Amino acid sequence: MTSLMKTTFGEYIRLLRNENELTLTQLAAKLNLDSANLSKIENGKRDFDEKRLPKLAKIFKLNLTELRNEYVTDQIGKHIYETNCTKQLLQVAEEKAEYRRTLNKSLQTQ
Amino acid sequence: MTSLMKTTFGEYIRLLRNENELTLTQLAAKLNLDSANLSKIENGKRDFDEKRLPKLAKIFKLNLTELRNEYVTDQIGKHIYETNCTKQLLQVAEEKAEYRRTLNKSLQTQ
DNA sequence: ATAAATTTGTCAAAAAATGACAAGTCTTAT
DNA sequence: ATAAGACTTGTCATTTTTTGACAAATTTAT
Repeated sequence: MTSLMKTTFGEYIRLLRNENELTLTQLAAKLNLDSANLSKIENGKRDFDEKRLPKLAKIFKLNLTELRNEYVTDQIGKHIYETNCTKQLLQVAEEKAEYRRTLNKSLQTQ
Repeated sequence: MTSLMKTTFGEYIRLLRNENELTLTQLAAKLNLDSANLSKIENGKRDFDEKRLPKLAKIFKLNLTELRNEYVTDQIGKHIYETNCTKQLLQVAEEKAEYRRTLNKSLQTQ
């Protein structure tokens, strides 16, 4: 795993866009998206739609798996933030995820 | 913090309901809910609606804050599970949550 | 001052979550 | 065996949320 950004996904997109010297309008077009809405995404006022990740990866020649990690950690980070979930509670959440995994495993054996 | 359940929230409700010897119909009525839908909630086929947490706490005389912790950890656990988020990535997610907190702080000072 | 780039507001359309109800299964008591 | 109660499943209309689209600001650079 390469180091992931400690920024929001929106800020990350803006970073990529600036590095590649694209305007909102230009990038939005490549993403099949309205430039006004891309602006909102970059400013954290809307979410980037997961189904556009492959397109985004292609545009900036990024590894899709890593980009998805960037996305997933942003989404969960947002969830943690919005619910005021402490580290202690996050530990519990992780255990519950583990529990769901075992539930799923036992389903598959049957 | 008292120990939280390593079960889904639906299973937890079922536990509470059984301990108190209520039928689905009885509990559903108290929750202003259709018994069929409560069944789905207990079986993990629908989500419990957060706005009913106060009612649920009252019915079973539970501490609302702890119940909310139970709920939040279930939701985030589900999110972790559904996105196949590893422990390593979860650590990144937590850092991003922290980043959002600092963003918010600096917004408030201005 | 002008033009391009970005931001913000609004609203209709699409998608997802919820409520409601009918019909089914399973269990238990008679 | 069957009737009654408890629970499950499927479906669909309604509500809520998310998204797409466009107009109208505001900001930035020249």
